[in-house]
Amino acid sequence: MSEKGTYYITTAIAYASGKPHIGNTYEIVLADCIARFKRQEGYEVYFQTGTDEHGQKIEEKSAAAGVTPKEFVDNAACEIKKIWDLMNTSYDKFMRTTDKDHEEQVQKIFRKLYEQGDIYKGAYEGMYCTPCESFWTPAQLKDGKCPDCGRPVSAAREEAYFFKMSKYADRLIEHIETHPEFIQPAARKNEMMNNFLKPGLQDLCVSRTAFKWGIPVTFDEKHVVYVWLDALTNYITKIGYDADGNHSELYKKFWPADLHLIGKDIIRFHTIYWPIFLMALGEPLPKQVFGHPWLLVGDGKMSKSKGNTIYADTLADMFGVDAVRYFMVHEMPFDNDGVFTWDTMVERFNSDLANTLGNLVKRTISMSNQYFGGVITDMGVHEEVDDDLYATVLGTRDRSVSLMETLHVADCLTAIFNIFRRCNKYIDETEPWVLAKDEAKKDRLSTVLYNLLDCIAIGAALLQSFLPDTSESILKQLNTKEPEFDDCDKKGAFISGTKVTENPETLFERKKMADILKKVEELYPSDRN
RNA sequence: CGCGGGGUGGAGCAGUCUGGAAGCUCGUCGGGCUCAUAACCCGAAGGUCAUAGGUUCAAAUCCUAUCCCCGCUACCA
Repeated sequence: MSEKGTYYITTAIAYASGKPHIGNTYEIVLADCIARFKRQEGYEVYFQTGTDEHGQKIEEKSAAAGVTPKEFVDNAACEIKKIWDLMNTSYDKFMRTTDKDHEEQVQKIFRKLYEQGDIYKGAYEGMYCTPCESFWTPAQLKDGKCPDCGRPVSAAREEAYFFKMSKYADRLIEHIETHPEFIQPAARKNEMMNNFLKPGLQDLCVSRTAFKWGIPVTFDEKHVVYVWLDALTNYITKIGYDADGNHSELYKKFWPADLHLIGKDIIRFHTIYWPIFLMALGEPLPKQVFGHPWLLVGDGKMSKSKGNTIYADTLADMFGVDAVRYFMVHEMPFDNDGVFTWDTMVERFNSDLANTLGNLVKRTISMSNQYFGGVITDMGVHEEVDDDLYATVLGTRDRSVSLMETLHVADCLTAIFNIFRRCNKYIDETEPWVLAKDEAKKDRLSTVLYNLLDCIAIGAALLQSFLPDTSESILKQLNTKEPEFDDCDKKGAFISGTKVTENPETLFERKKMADILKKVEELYPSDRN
């Protein structure tokens, strides 16, 4: 175990019904930034993601596609994994709810909870739409009719197993109140308390008979385990939880999870049902659940029918993987939805990546070559302006740690970019091209360039979690190994006397808005963003 | 009276808890510089801090009322 300890982070598992759009992809990228950051800080990280592959919708979709459900989800899982890999996400485990070991544990968990009396057999009652084969709650109905097809519904009941939620509600209320960090953002805590916990929890339906594509209940074969008991348990089954108590070393090491990163739409399931399941199993609760906001497109949620679905691979083709990662993280405030438009994508790309960062690296390396043949030494000719530069740069590491601690990932990225902004300003303040004309100022010039390379090296190191390829490329051009995280608040990341590359590359080539819009018009003919 | 969040220069946001000269990024305009990717740096214009009252020496910040937006309100990954 590392001296910092362990850090177990998960994303929600993606529903294996099709190709994930940028909104879905945002979550894995955000999780990846956090996971990489924690590793860099020195934690031993375990990062799990995966796919949720059961349920009626998949049964229907696969039938419509003329394939078996298994063939269908194999294909979908593959597609999802491909996007996760394209985005350069560093997960340790990609789990699937159709994995044998998971299915077996879910069955054991179901039986255990049944035997100890937390699950009982009852009837699911609701308004049923026969053509849609769907149950609706009274609140979901539109004018008393099916919200999907608008046809009339009728009261119906179906045999089902239920989980006795109320039994653990008081303990959960107590936990939430004594652990203010448990639900993030904090405003969500009130929603859970006021809407669900305080009025009294209803029991949760945990089995279905209306469809077959699920994990069978071992002692009552016409039932399959219904979504949440199947999906949520992935966080423990896949690291080796065993309902009989023979847990794996991995489980003992990493459970309870430090962070479940999920979308704000499924907070309830993660902050109420999941903790209660765990209480029933006698296992500790995850330390934190963060319901992140959504990345929207234009001024509405993405949907196939609107024709505004945007996929990460499309963007990566046009802008590169790191630029897409940058945009996703940067445009998402802590608890407000972010919006994707082609305009802002290009703006961020040009302004932040090409101008502020890419141009800084290139101009600094170019001057190093022009004035010193690429070999830059710290001659120690110090001036006051250097102090202000370093004050900004060296303070960034601690600031980034505290921002990441509270999951303010976008703010952290902004703080790191302030390093590069400050460096650009430093160049104007010191005017290296003026120093270069005066032989007597040569040592000062060398010191100035050293300071710049040093600060860029630190900035690149801190950027590693967010833009891994860019970070690596910068350090390679500086011919410098990545400084230790612990050293990112000190001078000396760039070793004095190192020779930088002779041919600095353009990290991000500026994009012309007109070119991008032309491509967009080809990809989305009728769409305007 | 269901609960909660929010309304700050053209855009997106910070600042509100712990009152004390209205800030950041982008855009616009002007200037500077020339190492660099029409880049970089500086400056300017632009805000009745939703509205109306109140507390205070002092309010974006505290109190009251009103208007508007947005979440959540039970089985949807």
